[in-house]
Amino acid sequence: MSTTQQLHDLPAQYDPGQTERAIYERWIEAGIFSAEEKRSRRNGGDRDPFVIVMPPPNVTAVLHMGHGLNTTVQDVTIRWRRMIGDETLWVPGTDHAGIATQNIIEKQLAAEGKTKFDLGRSAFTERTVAFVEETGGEILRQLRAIGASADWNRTAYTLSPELSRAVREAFVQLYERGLIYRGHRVIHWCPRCLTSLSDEEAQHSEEMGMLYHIAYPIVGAKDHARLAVATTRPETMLGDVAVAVHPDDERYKKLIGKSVLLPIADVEIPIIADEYVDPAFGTGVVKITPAHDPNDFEVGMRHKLPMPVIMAPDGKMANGTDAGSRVPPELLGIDRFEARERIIKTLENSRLLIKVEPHQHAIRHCYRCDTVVEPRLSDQWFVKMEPLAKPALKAVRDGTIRILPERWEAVYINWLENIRDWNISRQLWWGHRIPVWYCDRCNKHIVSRTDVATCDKCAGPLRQDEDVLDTWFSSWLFPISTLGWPDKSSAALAAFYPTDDLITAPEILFFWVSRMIMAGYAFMDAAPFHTVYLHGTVRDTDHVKMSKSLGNGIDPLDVVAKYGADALRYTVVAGMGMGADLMLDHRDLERSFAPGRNFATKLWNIGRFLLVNVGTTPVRSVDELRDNELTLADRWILGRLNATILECDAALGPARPEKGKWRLEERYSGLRLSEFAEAARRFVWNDVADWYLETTKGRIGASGTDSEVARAVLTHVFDFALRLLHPIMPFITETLWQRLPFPVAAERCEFLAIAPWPIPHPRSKKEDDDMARFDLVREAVGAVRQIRSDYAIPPGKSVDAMIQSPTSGQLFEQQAGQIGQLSRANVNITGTGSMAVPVPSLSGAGAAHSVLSDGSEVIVPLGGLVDLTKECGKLRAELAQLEVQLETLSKRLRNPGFTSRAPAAVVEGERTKEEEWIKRREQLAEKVKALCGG
RNA sequence: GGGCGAGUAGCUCAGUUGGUUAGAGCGCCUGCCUUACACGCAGGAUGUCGGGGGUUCGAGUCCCUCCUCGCCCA
Repeated sequence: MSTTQQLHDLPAQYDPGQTERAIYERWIEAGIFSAEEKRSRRNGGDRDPFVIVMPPPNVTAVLHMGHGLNTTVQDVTIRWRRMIGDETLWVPGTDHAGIATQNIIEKQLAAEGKTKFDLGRSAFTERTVAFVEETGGEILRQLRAIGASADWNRTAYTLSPELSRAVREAFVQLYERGLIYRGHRVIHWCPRCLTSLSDEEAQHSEEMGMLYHIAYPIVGAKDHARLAVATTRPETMLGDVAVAVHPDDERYKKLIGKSVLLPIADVEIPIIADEYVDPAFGTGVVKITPAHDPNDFEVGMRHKLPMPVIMAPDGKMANGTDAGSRVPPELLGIDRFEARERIIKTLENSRLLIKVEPHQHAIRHCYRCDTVVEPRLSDQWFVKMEPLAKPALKAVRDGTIRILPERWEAVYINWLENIRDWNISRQLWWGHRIPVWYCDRCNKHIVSRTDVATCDKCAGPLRQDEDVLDTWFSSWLFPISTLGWPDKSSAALAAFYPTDDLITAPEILFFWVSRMIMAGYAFMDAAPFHTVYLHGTVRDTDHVKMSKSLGNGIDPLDVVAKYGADALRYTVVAGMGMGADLMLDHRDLERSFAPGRNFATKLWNIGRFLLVNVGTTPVRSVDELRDNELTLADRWILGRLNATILECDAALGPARPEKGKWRLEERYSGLRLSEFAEAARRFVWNDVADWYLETTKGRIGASGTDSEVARAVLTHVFDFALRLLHPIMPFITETLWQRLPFPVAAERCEFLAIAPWPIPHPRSKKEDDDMARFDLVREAVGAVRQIRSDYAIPPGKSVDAMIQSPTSGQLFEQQAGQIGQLSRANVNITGTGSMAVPVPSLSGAGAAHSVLSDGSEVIVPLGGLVDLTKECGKLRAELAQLEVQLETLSKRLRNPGFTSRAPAAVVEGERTKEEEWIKRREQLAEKVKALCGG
């Protein structure tokens, strides 16, 4: 095949659409994403297990950039460990998303003019099951499009029979240990979803509201005295059973024990004293509404007050339990916010509204539908958290578990130290039904692993609790339930538990991460993972979190279709510092994903160059190349490769703690994915493409040994670059790697995805020397190029260049050809070593000059082209800058405090630098003198 | 009110136990369609490291204080 044909065969731009799907299918067919228990060291195998449990997306979710980012981070980590040779397992799955899924079905029904009650519980559940079967799990298929190398054979679902069994077992065990109880108290209630919520699901937001000062007339007061009560929620006053003041508050002390007349409801309520009242807030008098405020509930309990419920579950005013007829007829059935307006109006008319002032306060909203949460008195099942939190707290404190970025550890500890019991009852139909049965005959309740029908005490009929469990009560078991728990003899549990990393967003640190840690200790007596990595959030250019409803979202599949999964992944990884948010512009995808797309194209074109020039016939192995066959450039790029491998390893690792606990030195290192990406990119682009590949252009075309050496080295460095980049850009690297010419004798893996991760192979102790020598060569090339640019010499035009070097003459003699090739110059070396004698005709006017860091001079004669004023200006500016810096440096060295107290190595380094700078200053000064007359 | 954190180039961020002339990507400016790549090449500009004070031979880095912003929890 001719060169032009081959180039035609490979277009200048990489077309991901043509290759990605096919490659993914080949990976799947080869089974390289499937983990095997018997290969795990813990099960007698010879590989360290490396396990990640995927944060299960909602079964009804569709892919958004947040998933894209989360999946990419996990996949990079998993693919890296796979290449290292670990037995990697990435467990995928979905959760049933109780509230969210039920909402969808209810919406469907509403569109049909029906409610869930028209269907009844079992028909509703059946319909939901059918819906999930039809549409559910779509997101997992979408994850494949971005390259996720999960073990799909182990795909889990929280409502599957296996995981449901785990949920029931967990409930019963905790109940038996006294850690689950039924509580009667004020909980968060969503009047739209018609269910209770946990503290975490009722999310705070600071909002501007009003503080209403209301007059409660004092009963029996001669002068019609009234007590001013401040509240933000006047609609709840109908449920007031007392007003409270602080016992030490002199203003109100003598009123304690008297009564006030509650307006509108028209009932007499006592004035009580309780330390809960903050005398400084509002008027120092607080209305007590035990059924509609958690703090008031506590006060109510202490003072044994009644607890009238004055609102229906849907947030409309109603006379509920113990309310008598407190809610007047004209307010019955009125929504709470409308009722607030009407009550204020009424109070105003009766001159009982003293004043209204703006007031900022925290309001809780339902995390699923954003409705303002209503505190409500009811019976719910709770998990007693403090005993569970203890080991979870200890684990992070003692370094069994680390959280990255480090700052989240403090947040985690702060939360666990103030842990509150977890309401796990949800008044929904979709989810795991609470495994509790009630006997109405003898009032016994039975908690059971299996369904029961009759009371074991009185043989009466039983009815099961109507409620289901919080979805998080199933997902907190994910690391154990997906591996077979409660079957403790499960091979998967033995081979893969504890897992390694947990990679997710900070939003669910409390919802999910901390609870998984508690579950790990509660049921397996071991932490579920040793590393929690909390990545940032995807935001738009205004820093607003991306979301479909705001219309600022990006569909990852769009990006994949346009630029490829690799472009998406690289952009995400490169743009995201440790824990930092990722800003993308949904209005300009091309610009947003340019870093990834451009780099993919660059890789592709290096591949094109290589395939056309190196060809497909096998190359020599770099291991068998003799040192004297290698050029300086060869040694340099091999050295750069070694350094890059070390940089990548340092950015990524260590993968796990050595003896079960993180040592402080390593605790917060690793998983610097953006640093890893940048190190690999710099090597490929700035070292291989910009320099090394250019040096091979003259060599490969020729025939003979040197051509073979260049072919071998170029192929080798590109091979290893592809390996380093594969975790980030799996598709394009696999595509190119499959086409590389390999050494004849080399053992070939079938896939790059399972090819060994590079390890550094320093060729000699002189490597650092070689690196410095080639850096000087590059500096010389840069000097000529700069002169060319300064004088606008067309790229096609060759120039003459002289290098005059007191110390590196030999190097430049050897590298003259190389320097000339890279700078399009005919390079001559004048005067070397002690023989260095300036050549007058070159050092005078009519030439452009540059002084290198070691004092060598690069001179480009340009005749009439040279602008002497410009040259002198340039040199003088450079000299002036150097003198300023040198003065600072010398001052430091003259300071006895510095020389006596700074470490010797630092002082020595500064001395060396001073010598170099002085040398360079002399060179520059001489130059200025010769050229500009002093 | 309590806790955590951030403020470094126009933007997004690195900056390891204090020690080169503070870096990268994107963007910007100039010149180039140089036979792998214009999604590119070569060259270039850009910072009172939020303000103030302190410790130190030496502070972007440590301490104090103030300002601004963000997150979590009451």
